[in-house]
Amino acid sequence: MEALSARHIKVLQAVVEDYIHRGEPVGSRTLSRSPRFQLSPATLRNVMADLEESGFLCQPHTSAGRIPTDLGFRYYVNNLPDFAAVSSEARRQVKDRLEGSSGRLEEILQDGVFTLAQLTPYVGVVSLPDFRQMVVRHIRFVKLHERRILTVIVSVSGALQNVLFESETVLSQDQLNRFSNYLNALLGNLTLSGIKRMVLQEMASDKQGYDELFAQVLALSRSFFAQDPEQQSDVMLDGKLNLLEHPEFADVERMKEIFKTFEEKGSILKILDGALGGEQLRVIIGAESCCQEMRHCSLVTAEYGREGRTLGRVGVIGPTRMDYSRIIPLVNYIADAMSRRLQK
Amino acid sequence: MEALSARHIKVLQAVVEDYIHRGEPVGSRTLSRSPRFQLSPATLRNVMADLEESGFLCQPHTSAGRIPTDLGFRYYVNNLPDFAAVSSEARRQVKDRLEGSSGRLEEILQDGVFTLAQLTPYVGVVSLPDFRQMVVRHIRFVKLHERRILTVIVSVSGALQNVLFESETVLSQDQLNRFSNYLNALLGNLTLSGIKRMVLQEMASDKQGYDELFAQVLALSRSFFAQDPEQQSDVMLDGKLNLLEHPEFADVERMKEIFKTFEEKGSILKILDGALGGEQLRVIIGAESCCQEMRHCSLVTAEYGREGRTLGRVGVIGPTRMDYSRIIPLVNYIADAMSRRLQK
DNA sequence: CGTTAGCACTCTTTATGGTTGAGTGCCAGC
DNA sequence: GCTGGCACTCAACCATAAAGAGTGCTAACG
Repeated sequence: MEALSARHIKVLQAVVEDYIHRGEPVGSRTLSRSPRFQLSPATLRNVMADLEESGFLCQPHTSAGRIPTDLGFRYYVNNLPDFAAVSSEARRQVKDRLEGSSGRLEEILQDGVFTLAQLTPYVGVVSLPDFRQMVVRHIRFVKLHERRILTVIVSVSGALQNVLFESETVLSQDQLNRFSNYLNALLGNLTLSGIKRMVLQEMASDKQGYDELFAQVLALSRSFFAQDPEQQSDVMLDGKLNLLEHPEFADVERMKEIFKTFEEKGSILKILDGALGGEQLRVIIGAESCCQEMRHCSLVTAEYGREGRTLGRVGVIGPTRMDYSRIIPLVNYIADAMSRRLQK
Repeated sequence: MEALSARHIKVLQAVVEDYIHRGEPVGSRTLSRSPRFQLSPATLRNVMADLEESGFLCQPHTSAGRIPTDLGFRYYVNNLPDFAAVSSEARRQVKDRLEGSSGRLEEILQDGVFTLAQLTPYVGVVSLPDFRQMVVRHIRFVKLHERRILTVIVSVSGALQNVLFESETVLSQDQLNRFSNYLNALLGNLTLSGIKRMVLQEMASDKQGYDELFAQVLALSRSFFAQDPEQQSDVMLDGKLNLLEHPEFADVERMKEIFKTFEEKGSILKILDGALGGEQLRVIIGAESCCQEMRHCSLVTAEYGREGRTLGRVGVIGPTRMDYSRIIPLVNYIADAMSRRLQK
């Protein structure tokens, strides 16, 4: 498998592009008819045979045209000749949607995946930040019933979370208000797990002479953290039905498999945040995800965040035969738009 | 179409049951082999021909067996010979799941549909009560940022709702706490829309000499209601993928159609709560739903509620070829279990 | 008169085989 | 190194045939 010649590369690109747009194995005849080549089918056949030997192309069966392998797509993506500009229509839609949202993190994320599902024939996907790692702006306790307490937590990035727990003693709403105020005054750029650490430390040190209020807040916090907030992180999907339009998922079995994977979310999350702290943009092609069920899918994702902090990744899931040159800029654009929106 | 003889009824039941369990058109031969008939195929053919003429059976094509029409299923369901008892295993699962839940309405509903999706090969469905019609137990305002306020509303049945809105003036959390306390003291068996009505009335009457606090609460409430809580009612589904196991949805087109309908939720909701204040148990078979996309589906639903008040309906969606004799008691059982859980 | 056996008929399903067309690999010649 | 030619392969398509399941109708039986 020596280095590819300029011609090999050109042919590979042509095959990939043709396959992306027509969805059918591409033969030497088709290729030679394209104005970008002045070569006979026979010559192209030789080149394609080379590319097959190197693992960039393969044949579904003898006497069919070639289709790109994961490796072929990978080479194509890594050497993309040119990206399609994000259409003004798309820009408008992103803008409208995001500006209309309330500023709540969850809503912004939802708008992001929604727009992706609208603008592409693929599935929009976004990973929610781990709530425990987000900087808390505000905590409020609300008495529901007896010892049952609702905690409302707001993060600086606008995430909103409700957590229910039981306190050890019955407390009045007035007391809870005082606790809330006290805790909020204490809060300064701490994450939820930071707060937890602090609470545990203070309790361990077991100093006497705390003022009464602090001791009570500590006790309440402990009951709160005892009930560890369940959902650590999560993904949101939109436009699952888009996939049904693609011929590669016409097979019921394959579709069932993918939809099951979507349902579980765990594996999607693993693929998304797999090597977190990764690249701004990431393209995962077919089997590269190391997820058996996703071997026919590609993911294009980009980081979104706030003030330099990465919060998660947003992007699309589609068949490996995906229009990368259009999708990559679009995903970048939306991730960027979301980050800007979060800044506000 | 005269009245059906005992024999006709017996044959109809046999056809329906056989079709439910085997999923294939049932012919006179098959039927005559069943020990419940001592009749020759020819005789049964005559009977079946009658039933077809009356609209209870039909043939997918000449020289195929008969399958029940919607009308056939309807007759069968209305005259169900016997219900299968809810298995002890099922009872256990329902109990475990519901007792483990926190008591929040949403969680109880989710557990209900989840269990249905586990226990049946169909889709669990539940309609959420219209929040504005629920009796409010508790309201709390939380200051998020400047004029941005989060309202936490808890209903007596344990539903929890967050509503964001902007107040006209900047208020401190302390002020909001006072408002919350004031409003909660005022609350007595009022629904959200009841409160709205009251607020509007008071504002209209425009009396002078209100105490200061009351006037402020009124103003705040008005800003709140100006931003009419969006989601009026909703449905939750679980186990959509179950449908993929049924041969009647092997066709990709039909499946797509149904999944699209699920996505929208509106039409499901319409079917569910269509004639609200309806029967405790309701079975809707195929085209009876008057929803084009659901013409191949049946719904079995039952009311759930609290203290005599109906909150919504819970049940399953499946193919018209559904195991009614097992599903009907099960849906009843779960609706009952949910209502009991809500009582607590 | 209800029931049954027989029979011709219909229609789906499955298998079979031939044909077509797209595409390949290889080779010889330019 | 490129190209044209040729034999070969294989999926897709179509027509035809045979099998199988089930029907409707009719005539005969108790």
